[in-house]
Amino acid sequence: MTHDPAEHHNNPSPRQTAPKADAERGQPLYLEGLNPPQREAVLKVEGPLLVLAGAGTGKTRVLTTRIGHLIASGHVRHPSQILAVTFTNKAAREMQERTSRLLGHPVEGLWIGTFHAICVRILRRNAELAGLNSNFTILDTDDQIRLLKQLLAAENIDDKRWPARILASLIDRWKNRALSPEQLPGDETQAFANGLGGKLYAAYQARLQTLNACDFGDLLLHVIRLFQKHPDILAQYHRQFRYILVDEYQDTNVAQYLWLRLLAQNTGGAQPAKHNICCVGDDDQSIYGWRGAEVGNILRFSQDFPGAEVVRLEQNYRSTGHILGAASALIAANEGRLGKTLWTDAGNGEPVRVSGVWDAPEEARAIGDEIESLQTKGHGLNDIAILVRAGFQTREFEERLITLGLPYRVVGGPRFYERAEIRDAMAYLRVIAQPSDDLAFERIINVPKRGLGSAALQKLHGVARQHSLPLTRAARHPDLMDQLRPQARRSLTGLMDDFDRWREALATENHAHVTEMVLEESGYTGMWQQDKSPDAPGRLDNLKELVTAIGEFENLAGFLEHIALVMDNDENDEREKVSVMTLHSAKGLEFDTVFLPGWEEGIFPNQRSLDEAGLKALEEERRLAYVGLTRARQRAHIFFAGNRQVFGQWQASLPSRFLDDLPVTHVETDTAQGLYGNSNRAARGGWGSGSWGDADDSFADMANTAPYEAKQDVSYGDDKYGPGWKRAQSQLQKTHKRRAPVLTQKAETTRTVSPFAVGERVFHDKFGYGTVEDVEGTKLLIRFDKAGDKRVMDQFVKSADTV
DNA sequence: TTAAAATCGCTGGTC
DNA sequence: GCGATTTTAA
Repeated sequence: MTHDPAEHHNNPSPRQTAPKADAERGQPLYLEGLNPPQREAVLKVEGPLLVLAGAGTGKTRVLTTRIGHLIASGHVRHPSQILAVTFTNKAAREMQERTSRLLGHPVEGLWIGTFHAICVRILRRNAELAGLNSNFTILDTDDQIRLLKQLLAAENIDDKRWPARILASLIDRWKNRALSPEQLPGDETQAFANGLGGKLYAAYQARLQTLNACDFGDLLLHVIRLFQKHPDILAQYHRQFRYILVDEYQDTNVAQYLWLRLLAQNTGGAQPAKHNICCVGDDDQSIYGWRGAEVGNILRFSQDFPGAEVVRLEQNYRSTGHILGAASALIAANEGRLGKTLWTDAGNGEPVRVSGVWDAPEEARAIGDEIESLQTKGHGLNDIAILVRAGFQTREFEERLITLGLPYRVVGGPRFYERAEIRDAMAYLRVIAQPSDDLAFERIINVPKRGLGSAALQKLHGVARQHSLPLTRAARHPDLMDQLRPQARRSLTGLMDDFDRWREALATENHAHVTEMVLEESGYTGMWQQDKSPDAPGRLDNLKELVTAIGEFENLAGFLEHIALVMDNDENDEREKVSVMTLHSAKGLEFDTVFLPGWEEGIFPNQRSLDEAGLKALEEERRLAYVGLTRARQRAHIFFAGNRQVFGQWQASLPSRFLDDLPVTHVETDTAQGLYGNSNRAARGGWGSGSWGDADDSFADMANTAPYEAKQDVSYGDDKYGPGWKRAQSQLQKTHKRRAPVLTQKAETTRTVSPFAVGERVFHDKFGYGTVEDVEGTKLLIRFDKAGDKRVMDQFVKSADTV
């Protein structure tokens, strides 16, 4: 997916070449085609180095070339002396692959991975020192929340008023700051449930310990404590890691920063102290503050690592001049930047386009149409992306793309292992691998239904607590047997016997085969076979896929770890598709054409962020806008809608303040749709004001009898300053107040009864044949033969016998 | 204990 | 406007 921009522009030759010295120039081939700062970033291997890499300046190329250089030039005796840390598995994979490609052979032994994956590796080796068994379980957010719910219940705290996931995010934030329960500042322990926050955090940690489990935050914290308490172990890693590389340094949180400092700051001893740490990042692309990232880390780098050098990569190989111009002006409105000036020698290209539309559906229609027209002009769908601020916005585009028959992918949708059936199957395996995994056991004790409901579970918990036993042990306890009804008793001992048998089978048989056996004998697959719901077959397919995936691992434990830390949706479908995703998940990617819908106050900048963190959040939102714009190679097209449904309610919206920051010289209003008519932003002193005045024509179809006469009551054109948003916005507000009823009228005059009847056979371009299950006005619930149940507007289906 | 009905609350997201 | 969760009825 991600392409190295430099690959397209300044180094067309294949790079499979082995790194032998170019005799004539006396330098390794892999340095060819690097610009001077890039080269410096690769060659400066000793001492701390910060590489400030602007968007599209060849950051990944520098990182991989640097690793290749360390290996090829003999700076390290073995790749395992290099530690390369990333934030995502994808980035780690990409770096591994590209380093191998650069060197011409697979690189083995390199320590490359996410912070968490590397921590697990260190922690498994030294688990006892952290009070864990080396086969500890890694809990995901789901497990975490269920555990916290139990703790809240135990403390008699109303989880309506104090929801478990709020506590979870609180604990998460503490862990991001590397704070253990006893280190919490006094006032922060008060943060939850009238002062019980700190106590609950401590209880949670204690519970994790007894469960032999870690959450994601713990992985880092345990390793930090380990290093702090056992200098000998830290020294061992100091000896091993001669060179440390960090990707996306601007995204590190306090815990990750401490972790890196411990590893990078070899404080002496027999070995000479060296801080060979190279951090690559871009303060302008710091968009994870809400997740605990500290931009301060990158801003402070030179103080933290004395003698640090800073290299700036500023030549952009990705975007056109207009796109860079607009993006640079936008980000310049932020304060507290390290400062970079991106430039390109690739020419100006097309200006960034900005279009105002009436409402969200029209926005989707406009983008859909434009994609179709790009497609007819021969543009590949893979090179087109729609980047939204928030996940829920993807829906309107999905619907539109489906009706247009344009294939698309939603990046960052629900993941394979987040599906219920996968988590259920995993729970079985977890109990087999680790009988004390109470959370897993609880999940499947009555799945499929075996008559062990809440009553039985409560008794089980009682006995377990009384005797301090894991649930699976308590399940055999005579005390419990006395309490349960015969039926439940039989059912529970049967299940326990099953687990014993499966555990034995695992010792002798292939683990993939055992998995199949477990799913079959537990009645789990049977449960889905019985299930009449249309997604049941899909779930069975997923289970099959799970078994296949397990087969690819050496053992069950290896698989369980993989799924917790690494597994993501692998797209094996090769077809060309439009990408739809959030701005956050677009970071690091690039596309020829980028659509940026929803640039409206409240949505972007996001109101919730602003409420939480004020100006700091506004700057982060602006960086997000910057990230969005700089994803585009050739074309960026921004949209804002005047009306949008929020939680099912129509609401008027105002153009985003970020539009103010876009300089006139790099932006063009969308005249193609006639939205702006003869208005010209430069001449009229603010395209926003002009745009709505001329809106009548284009919205004529929506506003049948629009009582809207903007031209009469809006006077402008004498504005000498830049975009006159403030005024435009106040006009818009008036406008919307009067326009709102028009929508209602429209809804009332629209046909409300569908020509289709329940039971009728229909055909849909995308979903194929199906039967109408329900009719609600013009909306149909259709049970498709292949695609399952969908809600579809009747206009998108035809009667089956007319096809 | 289970299934249907009603209510709630949300929608920035990696590991 | 939807899905998850909780409440209610059987």
